[in-house]
Amino acid sequence: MKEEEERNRWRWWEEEKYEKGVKWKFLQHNGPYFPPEYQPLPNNVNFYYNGKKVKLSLAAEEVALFFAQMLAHEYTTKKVFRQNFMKDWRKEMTVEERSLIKDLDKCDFGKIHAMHNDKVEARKQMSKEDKQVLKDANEKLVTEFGYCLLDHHKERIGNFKIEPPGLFRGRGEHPKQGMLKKRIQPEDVTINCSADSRVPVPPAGHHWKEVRHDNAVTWLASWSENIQGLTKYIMLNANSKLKGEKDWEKYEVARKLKSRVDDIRNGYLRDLKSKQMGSRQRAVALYFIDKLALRAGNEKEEGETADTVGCCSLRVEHITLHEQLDGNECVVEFDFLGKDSIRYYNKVPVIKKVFKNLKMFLENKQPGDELFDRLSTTVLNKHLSSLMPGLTAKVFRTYNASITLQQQLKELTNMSDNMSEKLLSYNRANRAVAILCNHQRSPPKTFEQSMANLQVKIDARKEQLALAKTELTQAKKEAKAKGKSDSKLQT
DNA sequence: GCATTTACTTAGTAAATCGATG
DNA sequence: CATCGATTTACTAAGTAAATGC
Repeated sequence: MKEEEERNRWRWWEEEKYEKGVKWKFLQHNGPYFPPEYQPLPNNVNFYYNGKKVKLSLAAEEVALFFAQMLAHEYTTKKVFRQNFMKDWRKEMTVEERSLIKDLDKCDFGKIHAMHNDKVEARKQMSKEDKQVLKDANEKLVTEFGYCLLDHHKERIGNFKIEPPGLFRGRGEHPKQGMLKKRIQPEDVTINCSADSRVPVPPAGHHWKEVRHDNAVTWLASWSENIQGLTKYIMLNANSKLKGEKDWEKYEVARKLKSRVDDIRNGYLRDLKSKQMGSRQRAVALYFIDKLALRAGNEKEEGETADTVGCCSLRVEHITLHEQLDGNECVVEFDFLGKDSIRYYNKVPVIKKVFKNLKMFLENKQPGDELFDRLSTTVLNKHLSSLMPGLTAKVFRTYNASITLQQQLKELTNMSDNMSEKLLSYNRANRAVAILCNHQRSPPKTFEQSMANLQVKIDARKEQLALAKTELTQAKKEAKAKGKSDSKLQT
């Protein structure tokens, strides 16, 4: 498989470009792979309501299993999650079930949860051979559904599987967490391929929602998701021509910004004292986006998503101004939830003009009011693209991340370094970028245990050390005593 | 030398950006 | 101007390989 992919790699960047907007001329694939149908619980695994065994209908049982599987997860203790789950679960119930099952606290999924745990455990304990069987089956799926033909080159599809049904897990305080993500049928799926290709065959007894031939887009299939009504897509993976070319272009724009950034910075520094309030807000926002690598911050519909913000959507409550802090002047303290509800906390000294403007923007506003009330991402990006074609707010993040990596690599590495030293520098350089971009991951659940293990080791070593020390002093004493006696002997 | 732990990789999918559309 | 479609970005969890412990 690996060698085949190697052989199939071609220098796509040397190929001629299509006319604007055309993404491909030929596209053929086998459609998405659908998750297997629900398998009912065995008869000896039961759900209990109010202490009494209740045999659930197939639809209700499937959703109950979704919840039972997550029982160990913190999600299932959250009020919003439980409410949303209950509401959607009840929709799947029969009339009788619905009249009986009204209180989640009276539901006992213990047996179902135990069965699930056993399954997970059994999977872990599987023999090498059985694991290989599973692996082979998966490989077969990849061979069948994992590739497409795009302009006569075989390309790997990034996500060829239809997302299975389950309970929606938003990130942060998502108002829709726990809602039922419904099973997708072929009838929900739109296929995109070229007119002269072999159209994928839907699963037996089913038909596609639509088959279209739109070569202005890169997706192979799409469907609408029931939680937020967004469209989901089947697309190529990151090392395909389509994605790679786009990525290349992205960095080209960032490189272009490198050559123009001095002018652009002077521009927004000038705008800090503009007569127009809108221009001043734009200038301060740009200052943040450039200096702190903040995201643009589109406005979001309230109640549909977690309450997160970016630069343009910052509210008064998200910043605190300090004339003086830790020996610095004009410090802005940021504290807000960004993308994925990741907290951004930073205390940044800013130039006087920015500080003054901020004070002005805050005048007569409530904590919940927008900091930049005369600014939107649309306005900001319009302005940026007038300064340089292709320039948008996110380009600053790409540019600043890239230039930071470049600078750090230069600073940290020496020509004479060996491989592991270079790797260390590379990792350190990347860490600097991660700090700039506020990239972080939550510690894994095993973290605490690992730390405890380490502490045990540390303690053991300390004990060893202490023991060795006493032994050392003891040995010294003895040596001294012996030396004295030796010297005595000598004379 | 096998079992357990840790580190790294990949899959899965949610959540952003941003231009187009009505 | 609000909504939507397409695409990128980014997290988490699962899976796998490497390292370490017994």
